Amino acid sequence: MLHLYDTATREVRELALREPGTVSIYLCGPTVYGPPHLGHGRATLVYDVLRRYLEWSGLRVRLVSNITDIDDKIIERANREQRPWQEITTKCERVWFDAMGKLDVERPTDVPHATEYVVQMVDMIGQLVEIGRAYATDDGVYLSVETVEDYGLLANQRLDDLLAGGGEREVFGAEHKRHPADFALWKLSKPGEPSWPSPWGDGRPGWHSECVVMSLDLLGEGFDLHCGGMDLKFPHHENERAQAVALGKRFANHWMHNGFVVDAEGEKMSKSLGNVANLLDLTEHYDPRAYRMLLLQSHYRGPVSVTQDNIDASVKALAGLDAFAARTASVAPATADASVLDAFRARMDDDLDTPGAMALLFDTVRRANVALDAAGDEAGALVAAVHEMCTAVGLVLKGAAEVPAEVAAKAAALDAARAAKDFATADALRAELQADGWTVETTKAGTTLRR
RNA sequence: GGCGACGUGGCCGAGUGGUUCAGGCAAGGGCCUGCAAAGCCCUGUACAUGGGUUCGAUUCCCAUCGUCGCCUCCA
Repeated sequence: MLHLYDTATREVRELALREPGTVSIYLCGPTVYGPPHLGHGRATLVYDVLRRYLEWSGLRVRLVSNITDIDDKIIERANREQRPWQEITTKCERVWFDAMGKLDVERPTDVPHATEYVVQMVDMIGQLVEIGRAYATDDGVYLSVETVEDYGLLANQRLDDLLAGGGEREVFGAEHKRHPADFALWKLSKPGEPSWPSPWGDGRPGWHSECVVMSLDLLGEGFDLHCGGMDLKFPHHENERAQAVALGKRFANHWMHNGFVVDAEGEKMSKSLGNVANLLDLTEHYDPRAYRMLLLQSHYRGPVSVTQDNIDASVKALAGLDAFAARTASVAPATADASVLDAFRARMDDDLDTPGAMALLFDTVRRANVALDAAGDEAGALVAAVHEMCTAVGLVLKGAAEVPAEVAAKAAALDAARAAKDFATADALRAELQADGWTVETTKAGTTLRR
């Protein structure tokens, strides 16, 4: 069974399932106010690999991933551009799923929107106020973190230490709050801002409430896994958890966080630094599979630097796998080699050791090629194992391509010329095909073409 | 100030107390090929620095240097 690092306990431990055979996962989705960046891509790819692996393992996965479609940044942009905020959220969400589609990221089983859950959020906030864990001020409602005994669990910091540093930083809303770390559950709206009714006045929910309400509604108490990027660990996930704990609810059983995308200098890439490399650019200029490959060859918890060289290397690695897929397209179906798949599972189950799994994949490809060269019997099982592993991590290999008739005719002419030892004609035909963008492989068995 | 991560061969990137061991990319040599491509084989005395523990450390401990992250924008 899968073992994963748990941020809450700071150890790799078995992912215990509340319900045998089914995995319930909550993934913090995007705030839709701009184009997705590389970090978004990493997070969704990491959890897509996780999801596919679990499904490949025979488990039923329910993956809930929200869309935050009401937020200060959305309002700011709407004001700046003098557009209705819904226009921005609708468009950004479409762009988001388009990009995810290009990356072969499966759509979550559930995609709840914050704006669909405002009534439930108001209800939850009301309960928190009622039991004295939250309080209203003249600008909103805040959760009192001092009433949450283990606040700071995910951040691995005590409440005092959380506030010790950061010298010059201003504490947001300090004048209204009882404790500097208290966070907004409800923000009263200014005139002209989107708002919903509440007992404390018209306003909008704070960022951290939606995930609590939606995860508990769709997945229920004590769901298996809550995940997202490292930067969500604190304050977002800490504050989600604080609300659930304050309500006396069992929340996520296991917490998983992926590492950052960093730039060439090793610094975190984020919107606030202004060095955003856009995910849309990446999928436009490169084979989108290259990003998945790059991430698979790194561990999900470490930093990854997405550079030209790294992407190029992944593209090349992929080309080798594609060539293998083309070469083996006609290999008779066989049962996948069990020892290879066992080794694969062992690596994946060890905190999603995808680099180890990829090493095994490449080794298996090489072994299969050797077997094919020798016309050995074991080739089929190895080929099948390669395809199984690719499926498990969501890698789609491009085998022999669909070839237009006139191109196929050229390939046939090329074979005929070679058979007739008319190498000048053969070379000319090959050059033509290559100039047309085809990868041409002439073998004794005939010419194969790939894009 | 508090908490944490990391420094590996030309590059990327895993991993481990002790004969060969990742893997990918790149490079050199060879086999195959009409020539290529693809594939296969071989090659390169890596583990930030200084101590310590040990029969033995890249792997454990301590220190130093360096890089980075979080401490209410953030995947």
